[in-house]
Amino acid sequence: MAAQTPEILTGILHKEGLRYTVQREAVWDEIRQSQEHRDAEDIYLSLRTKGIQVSRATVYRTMDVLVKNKLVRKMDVGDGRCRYEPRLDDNHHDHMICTETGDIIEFFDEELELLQEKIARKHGYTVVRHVHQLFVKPIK
Amino acid sequence: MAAQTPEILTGILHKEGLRYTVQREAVWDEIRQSQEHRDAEDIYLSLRTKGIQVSRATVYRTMDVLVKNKLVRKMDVGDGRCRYEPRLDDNHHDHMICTETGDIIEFFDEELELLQEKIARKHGYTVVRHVHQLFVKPIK
DNA sequence: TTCCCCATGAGACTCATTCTCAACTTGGAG
DNA sequence: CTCCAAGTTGAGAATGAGTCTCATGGGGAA
Repeated sequence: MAAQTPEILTGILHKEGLRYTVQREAVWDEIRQSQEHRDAEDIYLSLRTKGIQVSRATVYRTMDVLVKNKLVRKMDVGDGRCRYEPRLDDNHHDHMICTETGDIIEFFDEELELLQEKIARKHGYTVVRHVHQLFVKPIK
Repeated sequence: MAAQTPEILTGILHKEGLRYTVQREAVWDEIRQSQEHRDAEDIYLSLRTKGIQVSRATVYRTMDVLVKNKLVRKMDVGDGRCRYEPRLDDNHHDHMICTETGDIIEFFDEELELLQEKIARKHGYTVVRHVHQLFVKPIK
């Protein structure tokens, strides 16, 4: 899996009819290697700190491409800034946000997934995507 | 239930140490009587159209009070504008958003609620609140 | 190499929401 | 009923994430 990562981006760009550029590569490298859920500004500053020339606009533009091609997941936590996370090992999950520490914990529950689809069906729909966030606090 | 609505607002304001004003009453009346999920600008314009003198700032400020006191629910649909809905008859529910028409359908599922709490517990947490939106499309 | 286009960056712009602060109300005290 | 301290309001400025513009720069097919 790790062996093919370098080509993932070029493959996507080719498929989309887009060009390979150092900026796109840099943005992808940055988000790819992080385990956290980061916002655009964070990624931008991190790249600049490393001395990589890139603009905010390019970070946003590249993220759109990555999100569209499912290399990255975009999530709106409701605090005004969207977060991005890599999804190389494509295991779907939702998030739990600790209201006391801000920690973001990932979770996945098969039963929950099935239940959602069942509910949508009941109303004559099928689920395209969903947003599911549990704002939680630790049991003392 | 309908009989006590006039006093609901004054009770909340008193509890919060806030004053009763025509603007707060007007905003509450406006959101209270609507069945839709409306945004702040919509409520502001609706009041102005009715000839009621109120400012955008006051609409936002009043909404905060109403949300804090559970008279109104605030939801972030992810399109940049938050929607508000009255919750007089306090029946909790989540939302399904049709990706083709933008329609918002409410739903509630007991099993889903229990499942969420069960998942949080498994991680040592308890659910404070949650955001659950199903973006759906009609089954043709 | 050449050359056509796509991509980039700096900064202007958008738009929902928040903030500022002078002027206005409210409601309890007297 | 009147007064007045303190809370409220409104107009518009400010904020901040994200988008757009357009002149300049850089891929890559031939």
